Amino acid sequence: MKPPIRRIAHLDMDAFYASVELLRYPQLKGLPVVIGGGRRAQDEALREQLGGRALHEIGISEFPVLKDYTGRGVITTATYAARQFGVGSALGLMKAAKLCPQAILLPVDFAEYRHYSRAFKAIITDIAPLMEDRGVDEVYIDFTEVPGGQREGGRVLARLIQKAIFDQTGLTCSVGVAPNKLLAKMASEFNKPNGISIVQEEELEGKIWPLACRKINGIGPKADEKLQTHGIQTIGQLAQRPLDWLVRTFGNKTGAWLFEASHGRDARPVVTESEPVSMSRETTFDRDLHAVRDKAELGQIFTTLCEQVAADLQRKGYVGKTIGIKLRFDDFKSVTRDLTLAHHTSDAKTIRQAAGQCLKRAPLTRRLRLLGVRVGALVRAEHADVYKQNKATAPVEYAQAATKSIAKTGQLF
DNA sequence: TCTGGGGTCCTTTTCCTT
DNA sequence: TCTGAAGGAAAAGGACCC
Repeated sequence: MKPPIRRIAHLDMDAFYASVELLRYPQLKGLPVVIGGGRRAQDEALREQLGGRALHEIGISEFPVLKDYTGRGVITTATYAARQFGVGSALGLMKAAKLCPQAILLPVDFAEYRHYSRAFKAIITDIAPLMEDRGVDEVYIDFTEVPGGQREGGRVLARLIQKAIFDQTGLTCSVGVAPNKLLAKMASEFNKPNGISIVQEEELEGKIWPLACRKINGIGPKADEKLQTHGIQTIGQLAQRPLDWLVRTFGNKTGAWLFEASHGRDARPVVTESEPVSMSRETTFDRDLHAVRDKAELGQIFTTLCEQVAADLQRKGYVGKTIGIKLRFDDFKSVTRDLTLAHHTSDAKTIRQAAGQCLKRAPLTRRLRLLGVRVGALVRAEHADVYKQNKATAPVEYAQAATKSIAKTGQLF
Protein backbone atom coordinates (compact mmCIF):
# COMPACT_ATOMS: atom_id res chain seq x y z
CA MET A 1 0.00 0.00 0.00
CA LYS A 2 1.18 3.49 -0.82
CA PRO A 3 1.63 5.81 2.14
CA PRO A 4 -1.03 8.53 2.14
CA ILE A 5 -0.05 11.91 0.70
CA ARG A 6 0.14 14.69 3.26
CA ARG A 7 -3.01 16.79 2.98
CA ILE A 8 -3.38 19.86 5.17
CA ALA A 9 -6.41 22.11 5.14
CA HIS A 10 -6.70 25.72 6.17
CA LEU A 11 -10.21 26.81 7.02
CA ASP A 12 -11.12 30.44 7.33
CA MET A 13 -14.58 31.66 8.32
CA ASP A 14 -15.93 34.27 5.92
CA ALA A 15 -16.22 37.77 7.42
CA PHE A 16 -16.70 36.05 10.75
CA TYR A 17 -17.71 38.86 13.12
CA ALA A 18 -19.93 40.52 10.56
CA SER A 19 -21.62 37.24 9.66
CA VAL A 20 -22.36 36.50 13.31
CA GLU A 21 -23.86 39.97 13.70
CA LEU A 22 -26.02 39.42 10.62
CA LEU A 23 -27.39 36.23 12.14
CA ARG A 24 -28.48 38.35 15.08
CA TYR A 25 -29.65 41.37 13.11
CA PRO A 26 -30.84 39.99 9.77
CA GLN A 27 -32.47 43.33 8.99
CA LEU A 28 -28.97 44.69 8.34
CA LYS A 29 -28.25 42.35 5.44
CA GLY A 30 -26.93 44.24 2.43
CA LEU A 31 -26.28 47.45 4.36
CA PRO A 32 -22.88 48.93 5.10
CA VAL A 33 -22.05 47.80 8.60
CA VAL A 34 -18.79 48.20 10.46
CA ILE A 35 -17.89 46.51 13.70
CA GLY A 36 -15.57 48.63 15.62
CA GLY A 37 -14.13 50.06 18.68
CA GLY A 38 -12.91 47.34 20.88
CA ARG A 39 -12.59 50.09 23.43
CA ARG A 40 -14.56 48.81 26.33
CA ALA A 41 -16.28 51.92 27.63
CA GLN A 42 -17.56 52.97 24.24
CA ASP A 43 -18.62 49.47 23.33
CA GLU A 44 -20.72 49.33 26.46
CA ALA A 45 -22.44 52.57 25.54
CA LEU A 46 -23.20 51.26 22.06
CA ARG A 47 -24.48 47.98 23.42
CA GLU A 48 -26.85 49.84 25.68
CA GLN A 49 -28.43 51.54 22.70
CA LEU A 50 -29.26 48.12 21.29
CA GLY A 51 -29.71 46.05 24.38
CA GLY A 52 -32.76 44.53 25.94
CA ARG A 53 -35.11 44.75 23.01
CA ALA A 54 -36.58 42.19 20.71
CA LEU A 55 -35.14 42.23 17.21
CA HIS A 56 -38.25 43.44 15.45
CA GLU A 57 -38.32 46.46 17.73
CA ILE A 58 -35.02 47.71 16.44
CA GLY A 59 -35.64 49.63 13.26
CA ILE A 60 -32.82 50.28 10.84
CA SER A 61 -32.88 53.98 11.75
CA GLU A 62 -32.28 53.21 15.41
CA PHE A 63 -28.89 51.61 14.91
CA PRO A 64 -25.98 53.86 15.74
CA VAL A 65 -24.23 55.23 12.68
CA LEU A 66 -20.64 56.20 12.14
CA LYS A 67 -21.20 59.92 11.77
CA ASP A 68 -22.54 60.17 15.34
CA TYR A 69 -19.50 58.51 16.80
CA THR A 70 -16.88 60.51 18.63
CA GLY A 71 -13.78 59.15 20.21
CA ARG A 72 -10.95 56.80 19.53
CA GLY A 73 -11.13 53.41 17.97
CA VAL A 74 -10.63 51.46 14.79
CA ILE A 75 -12.73 49.23 12.61
CA THR A 76 -12.34 45.56 13.44
CA THR A 77 -14.21 44.35 10.41
CA ALA A 78 -16.66 45.62 7.81
CA THR A 79 -19.34 44.00 5.68
CA TYR A 80 -18.77 43.78 1.93
CA ALA A 81 -21.34 46.57 1.45
CA ALA A 82 -19.24 48.83 3.67
CA ARG A 83 -15.98 47.87 1.98
CA GLN A 84 -17.34 49.42 -1.23
CA PHE A 85 -16.80 52.78 0.44
CA GLY A 86 -13.18 52.03 1.16
CA VAL A 87 -13.62 51.31 4.84
CA GLY A 88 -12.06 48.18 6.26
CA SER A 89 -10.12 46.67 9.10
CA ALA A 90 -7.74 48.87 11.08
CA LEU A 91 -9.12 52.14 9.70
CA GLY A 92 -9.74 54.79 12.35
CA LEU A 93 -13.44 55.26 13.08
CA MET A 94 -13.24 59.01 12.61
CA LYS A 95 -11.68 58.59 9.19
CA ALA A 96 -14.21 55.92 8.29
CA ALA A 97 -17.03 58.27 9.22
CA LYS A 98 -15.89 60.64 6.49
CA LEU A 99 -15.88 57.90 3.87
CA CYS A 100 -19.19 56.35 4.84
CA PRO A 101 -21.08 58.40 7.44
CA GLN A 102 -24.25 56.34 7.08
CA ALA A 103 -22.56 53.04 7.89
CA ILE A 104 -24.06 51.27 10.88
CA LEU A 105 -21.66 50.84 13.76
CA LEU A 106 -21.91 47.78 15.95
CA PRO A 107 -19.80 47.14 19.03
CA VAL A 108 -17.59 44.07 19.07
CA ASP A 109 -19.08 41.27 21.10
CA PHE A 110 -16.31 38.77 21.76
CA ALA A 111 -18.46 36.59 23.96
CA GLU A 112 -20.81 35.99 21.06
CA TYR A 113 -18.01 35.35 18.55
CA ARG A 114 -16.33 32.94 20.95
CA HIS A 115 -19.57 31.04 21.23
CA TYR A 116 -19.78 30.55 17.47
CA SER A 117 -16.05 29.87 17.35
CA ARG A 118 -16.36 26.97 19.74
CA ALA A 119 -19.38 25.71 17.84
CA PHE A 120 -17.73 25.51 14.41
CA LYS A 121 -14.55 24.00 15.85
CA ALA A 122 -16.53 21.28 17.61
CA ILE A 123 -18.20 20.46 14.31
CA ILE A 124 -14.79 20.12 12.67
CA THR A 125 -13.18 17.93 15.33
CA ASP A 126 -16.18 15.61 15.18
CA ILE A 127 -15.25 14.96 11.58
CA ALA A 128 -11.46 15.45 11.61
CA PRO A 129 -9.90 15.34 15.08
CA LEU A 130 -6.46 16.74 14.19
CA MET A 131 -7.25 20.44 14.30
CA GLU A 132 -4.99 23.36 15.16
CA ASP A 133 -6.61 26.44 16.63
CA ARG A 134 -5.38 29.64 14.98
CA GLY A 135 -7.66 32.15 16.63
CA VAL A 136 -11.41 32.78 16.66
CA ASP A 137 -12.06 32.27 12.98
CA GLU A 138 -9.25 30.10 11.61
CA VAL A 139 -7.95 26.56 11.93
CA TYR A 140 -5.62 24.10 10.25
CA ILE A 141 -6.84 20.54 9.85
CA ASP A 142 -4.76 17.48 9.03
CA PHE A 143 -6.75 15.56 6.40
CA THR A 144 -4.04 12.97 5.75
CA GLU A 145 -5.41 10.08 7.77
CA VAL A 146 -9.07 11.09 7.85
CA PRO A 147 -11.37 8.77 5.90
CA GLY A 148 -12.09 10.50 2.60
CA GLY A 149 -9.36 13.05 3.22
CA GLN A 150 -7.50 12.02 0.07
CA ARG A 151 -10.46 11.98 -2.28
CA GLU A 152 -10.18 14.61 -5.01
CA GLY A 153 -7.15 16.01 -3.21
CA GLY A 154 -9.22 16.79 -0.11
CA ARG A 155 -12.14 18.47 -1.84
CA VAL A 156 -14.68 15.88 -0.72
CA LEU A 157 -13.85 16.22 2.95
CA ALA A 158 -13.62 20.01 2.69
CA ARG A 159 -17.10 20.08 1.19
CA LEU A 160 -18.43 17.85 3.95
CA ILE A 161 -17.04 20.13 6.66
CA GLN A 162 -18.29 23.25 4.93
CA LYS A 163 -21.78 21.82 4.71
CA ALA A 164 -21.83 20.63 8.31
CA ILE A 165 -20.79 24.08 9.55
CA PHE A 166 -23.36 25.83 7.41
CA ASP A 167 -26.19 23.48 8.35
CA GLN A 168 -25.52 23.79 12.05
CA THR A 169 -24.56 27.47 12.37
CA GLY A 170 -25.63 29.28 9.20
CA LEU A 171 -22.07 30.47 8.66
CA THR A 172 -19.90 29.99 5.58
CA CYS A 173 -16.18 29.41 5.33
CA SER A 174 -13.41 29.03 2.78
CA VAL A 175 -11.08 26.06 2.69
CA GLY A 176 -7.72 25.48 1.05
CA VAL A 177 -6.15 22.03 0.93
CA ALA A 178 -2.48 21.57 0.09
CA PRO A 179 0.58 19.50 1.03
CA ASN A 180 1.39 21.81 3.98
CA LYS A 181 0.17 24.68 6.14
CA LEU A 182 1.95 27.40 4.18
CA LEU A 183 0.28 26.47 0.90
CA ALA A 184 -3.05 25.62 2.49
CA LYS A 185 -3.23 29.09 4.00
CA MET A 186 -2.65 30.69 0.62
CA ALA A 187 -5.07 28.32 -1.06
CA SER A 188 -7.92 29.22 1.29
CA GLU A 189 -7.80 32.76 -0.07
CA PHE A 190 -8.16 31.76 -3.70
CA ASN A 191 -11.86 31.22 -3.66
CA LYS A 192 -13.56 33.47 -1.15
CA PRO A 193 -16.24 33.49 0.14
CA ASN A 194 -17.61 29.98 0.60
CA GLY A 195 -15.04 28.40 -1.69
CA ILE A 196 -12.72 25.44 -1.79
CA SER A 197 -9.40 25.28 -3.55
CA ILE A 198 -6.95 22.47 -3.89
CA VAL A 199 -3.25 22.93 -4.47
CA GLN A 200 -1.04 19.99 -5.42
CA GLU A 201 2.69 19.94 -5.06
CA GLU A 202 3.30 20.13 -8.80
CA GLU A 203 1.12 23.24 -9.11
CA LEU A 204 3.62 25.46 -7.31
CA GLU A 205 4.86 27.24 -10.42
CA GLY A 206 1.44 27.82 -11.90
CA LYS A 207 -0.56 28.76 -8.82
CA ILE A 208 1.90 30.09 -6.25
CA TRP A 209 4.83 31.68 -8.04
CA PRO A 210 2.76 34.40 -9.75
CA LEU A 211 1.49 35.66 -6.38
CA ALA A 212 2.89 38.70 -4.58
CA CYS A 213 5.34 37.92 -1.77
CA ARG A 214 2.90 39.50 0.70
CA LYS A 215 0.66 36.47 0.22
CA ILE A 216 3.12 34.39 2.21
CA ASN A 217 1.93 34.27 5.80
CA GLY A 218 4.80 35.89 7.67
CA ILE A 219 5.84 38.45 5.07
CA GLY A 220 4.41 41.72 6.28
CA PRO A 221 4.78 45.30 5.04
CA LYS A 222 8.37 45.66 6.23
CA ALA A 223 9.75 42.49 4.71
CA ASP A 224 7.82 43.17 1.51
CA GLU A 225 9.29 46.64 1.22
CA LYS A 226 12.79 45.27 1.61
CA LEU A 227 12.13 42.60 -1.01
CA GLN A 228 10.84 45.26 -3.39
CA THR A 229 14.01 47.30 -3.06
CA HIS A 230 15.80 44.25 -4.43
CA GLY A 231 13.35 44.04 -7.29
CA ILE A 232 11.49 41.06 -5.87
CA GLN A 233 7.72 41.33 -6.26
CA THR A 234 6.46 37.78 -6.71
CA ILE A 235 7.07 34.51 -4.95
CA GLY A 236 8.51 33.18 -8.20
CA GLN A 237 11.10 35.96 -8.27
CA LEU A 238 11.92 35.19 -4.66
CA ALA A 239 12.42 31.55 -5.55
CA GLN A 240 15.03 32.52 -8.15
CA ARG A 241 17.32 33.96 -5.49
CA PRO A 242 19.98 31.61 -4.20
CA LEU A 243 19.91 30.56 -0.56
CA ASP A 244 23.21 32.20 0.31
CA TRP A 245 22.07 35.55 -1.08
CA LEU A 246 18.88 35.39 1.01
CA VAL A 247 20.85 34.48 4.13
CA ARG A 248 23.29 37.34 3.56
CA THR A 249 20.47 39.81 2.99
CA PHE A 250 17.91 38.72 5.58
CA GLY A 251 19.92 36.85 8.18
CA ASN A 252 20.28 33.17 8.90
CA LYS A 253 16.86 32.25 10.03
CA THR A 254 14.71 34.55 7.92
CA GLY A 255 16.82 33.94 4.81
CA ALA A 256 16.51 30.18 5.08
CA TRP A 257 12.82 30.47 5.78
CA LEU A 258 12.21 32.73 2.76
CA PHE A 259 14.04 30.22 0.58
CA GLU A 260 11.94 27.31 1.81
CA ALA A 261 8.68 29.22 1.66
CA SER A 262 9.25 30.42 -1.89
CA HIS A 263 9.72 26.79 -2.93
CA GLY A 264 6.48 25.84 -1.22
CA ARG A 265 8.15 23.81 1.49
CA ASP A 266 6.90 23.80 5.06
CA ALA A 267 7.28 20.88 7.45
CA ARG A 268 5.43 22.36 10.43
CA PRO A 269 3.01 19.84 11.90
CA VAL A 270 -0.60 20.54 12.78
CA VAL A 271 -0.44 21.19 16.53
CA THR A 272 -3.57 20.33 18.46
CA GLU A 273 -2.53 21.74 21.80
CA SER A 274 -0.32 24.57 23.01
CA GLU A 275 0.40 26.46 26.20
CA PRO A 276 0.19 30.25 26.42
CA VAL A 277 3.48 32.14 26.77
CA SER A 278 2.16 35.41 28.15
CA MET A 279 -1.01 37.20 29.12
CA SER A 280 -1.56 40.92 29.03
CA ARG A 281 -4.05 43.71 29.40
CA GLU A 282 -3.70 47.11 27.86
CA THR A 283 -5.88 50.12 27.35
CA THR A 284 -5.89 53.26 25.27
CA PHE A 285 -7.15 56.28 27.18
CA ASP A 286 -9.96 58.53 26.02
CA ARG A 287 -7.45 61.37 26.08
CA ASP A 288 -3.69 61.42 26.45
CA LEU A 289 -2.70 61.49 30.09
CA HIS A 290 0.16 63.29 31.74
CA ALA A 291 2.34 61.31 34.13
CA VAL A 292 2.33 64.07 36.73
CA ARG A 293 -0.88 65.98 36.17
CA ASP A 294 -3.02 62.87 35.76
CA LYS A 295 -1.11 60.79 38.23
CA ALA A 296 -4.12 59.71 40.25
CA GLU A 297 -6.12 58.57 37.23
CA LEU A 298 -3.12 56.83 35.73
CA GLY A 299 -2.37 55.05 38.98
CA GLN A 300 -5.92 53.80 39.18
CA ILE A 301 -5.87 52.46 35.61
CA PHE A 302 -2.49 50.87 36.24
CA THR A 303 -3.76 49.02 39.30
CA THR A 304 -6.88 47.89 37.46
CA LEU A 305 -4.82 46.45 34.61
CA CYS A 306 -2.69 44.51 37.09
CA GLU A 307 -5.81 43.16 38.77
CA GLN A 308 -7.25 42.13 35.43
CA VAL A 309 -4.13 40.25 34.35
CA ALA A 310 -3.99 38.59 37.77
CA ALA A 311 -7.61 37.55 37.46
CA ASP A 312 -7.00 36.20 33.94
CA LEU A 313 -4.03 34.17 35.17
CA GLN A 314 -5.94 32.78 38.13
CA ARG A 315 -9.03 31.95 36.12
CA LYS A 316 -6.96 30.05 33.57
CA GLY A 317 -4.66 28.48 36.15
CA TYR A 318 -1.29 30.01 35.24
CA VAL A 319 1.47 31.82 37.06
CA GLY A 320 4.21 33.91 35.48
CA LYS A 321 7.66 35.15 36.30
CA THR A 322 8.39 38.03 33.96
CA ILE A 323 6.36 41.17 34.60
CA GLY A 324 6.33 43.85 31.96
CA ILE A 325 4.72 47.12 31.06
CA LYS A 326 4.07 48.83 27.76
CA LEU A 327 3.70 52.55 27.26
CA ARG A 328 2.52 54.29 24.13
CA PHE A 329 3.13 58.03 23.97
CA ASP A 330 1.16 60.76 22.25
CA ASP A 331 3.49 60.46 19.25
CA PHE A 332 2.49 56.79 19.03
CA LYS A 333 5.96 55.58 19.88
CA SER A 334 6.05 52.71 22.35
CA VAL A 335 8.47 51.44 24.92
CA THR A 336 8.44 48.33 27.06
CA ARG A 337 10.14 47.51 30.32
CA ASP A 338 10.11 44.21 32.12
CA LEU A 339 11.72 42.39 34.97
CA THR A 340 11.94 38.79 36.02
CA LEU A 341 11.00 37.82 39.55
CA ALA A 342 12.55 35.08 41.65
CA HIS A 343 9.24 33.25 41.87
CA HIS A 344 6.19 32.72 39.72
CA THR A 345 3.09 34.61 40.68
CA SER A 346 -0.48 35.41 39.76
CA ASP A 347 -0.98 37.79 42.66
CA ALA A 348 -2.29 41.24 41.74
CA LYS A 349 -0.28 43.06 44.41
CA THR A 350 2.96 41.37 43.46
CA ILE A 351 2.36 42.14 39.80
CA ARG A 352 1.49 45.72 40.63
CA GLN A 353 4.69 46.16 42.65
CA ALA A 354 6.90 44.70 39.94
CA ALA A 355 5.13 46.67 37.21
CA GLY A 356 5.65 49.79 39.32
CA GLN A 357 9.38 49.11 39.31
CA CYS A 358 9.28 48.82 35.54
CA LEU A 359 7.46 52.10 35.23
CA LYS A 360 10.17 53.85 37.19
CA ARG A 361 12.64 52.87 34.49
CA ALA A 362 10.56 54.38 31.70
CA PRO A 363 10.86 57.92 30.41
CA LEU A 364 7.72 59.87 31.32
CA THR A 365 8.20 63.23 29.67
CA ARG A 366 5.63 62.79 26.89
CA ARG A 367 1.97 62.32 27.50
CA LEU A 368 0.67 58.78 27.53
CA ARG A 369 -1.85 57.32 25.15
CA LEU A 370 -1.79 53.69 26.23
CA LEU A 371 -0.74 51.65 29.21
CA GLY A 372 -0.36 47.89 29.30
CA VAL A 373 0.68 45.22 31.78
CA ARG A 374 2.00 41.83 30.75
CA VAL A 375 2.98 38.66 32.58
CA GLY A 376 5.23 36.25 30.72
CA ALA A 377 7.27 33.08 31.28
CA LEU A 378 4.05 31.31 32.21
CA VAL A 379 3.75 27.85 33.68
CA ARG A 380 0.70 26.01 34.91
CA ALA A 381 -0.01 26.97 38.51
CA GLU A 382 0.07 23.38 39.75
CA HIS A 383 3.67 22.74 38.79
CA ALA A 384 5.30 26.05 39.60
CA ASP A 385 7.61 27.21 42.32
CA VAL A 386 5.00 29.65 43.50
CA TYR A 387 6.05 31.74 46.43
CA LYS A 388 3.30 31.38 48.98
CA GLN A 389 1.42 34.65 48.85
CA ASN A 390 -1.04 34.24 51.67
CA LYS A 391 0.80 36.69 53.92
CA ALA A 392 1.34 40.35 53.15
CA THR A 393 4.99 39.75 53.96
CA ALA A 394 5.74 38.04 50.68
CA PRO A 395 8.76 39.86 49.33
CA VAL A 396 9.19 40.75 45.71
CA GLU A 397 12.74 40.15 44.63
CA TYR A 398 13.70 42.46 41.86
CA ALA A 399 16.36 42.33 39.26
CA GLN A 400 19.25 44.62 39.85
CA ALA A 401 18.54 47.17 37.16
CA ALA A 402 15.62 48.95 38.74
CA THR A 403 17.24 50.98 41.45
CA LYS A 404 20.23 51.79 39.32
CA SER A 405 18.23 53.45 36.62
CA ILE A 406 15.96 55.31 39.00
CA ALA A 407 19.06 56.94 40.36
CA LYS A 408 20.16 57.80 36.84
CA THR A 409 16.95 59.34 35.57
CA GLY A 410 15.55 60.64 38.82
CA GLN A 411 12.09 59.76 37.58
CA LEU A 412 9.46 58.45 39.82
CA PHE A 413 5.85 57.65 39.57
C1' DT B 1 -9.87 63.63 15.35
C1' DC B 2 -5.42 59.46 12.55
C1' DT B 3 -3.80 54.69 14.30
C1' DG B 4 -7.66 48.64 19.40
C1' DG B 5 -6.32 44.68 21.98
C1' DG B 6 -4.25 40.25 22.66
C1' DG B 7 -0.94 37.41 21.29
C1' DT B 8 3.80 34.91 19.22
C1' DC B 9 8.33 34.93 17.62
C1' DC B 10 12.68 36.84 16.21
C1' DT B 11 16.68 40.04 16.41
C1' DT B 12 19.60 43.13 18.65
C1' DT B 13 21.50 45.06 22.68
C1' DT B 14 23.15 44.83 27.21
C1' DC B 15 24.83 42.87 31.20
C1' DC B 16 26.98 39.27 33.71
C1' DT B 17 30.06 35.35 34.27
C1' DT B 18 33.78 32.54 33.10
C1' DT C 1 45.80 41.98 38.17
C1' DC C 2 44.23 43.49 33.90
C1' DT C 3 42.08 42.79 29.52
C1' DG C 4 39.45 40.60 26.21
C1' DA C 5 36.82 36.96 24.15
C1' DA C 6 32.95 34.06 24.36
C1' DG C 7 28.56 32.70 25.60
C1' DG C 8 24.19 32.84 28.11
C1' DA C 9 20.26 35.16 29.99
C1' DA C 10 17.49 38.99 30.33
C1' DA C 11 15.77 43.16 28.42
C1' DA C 12 14.14 45.96 24.65
C1' DG C 13 12.27 46.61 20.33
C1' DG C 14 9.76 45.30 16.35
C1' DA C 15 7.44 42.57 12.85
C1' DC C 16 3.64 40.06 12.21
C1' DC C 17 -0.93 37.83 12.89
C1' DC C 18 -5.99 37.46 14.10
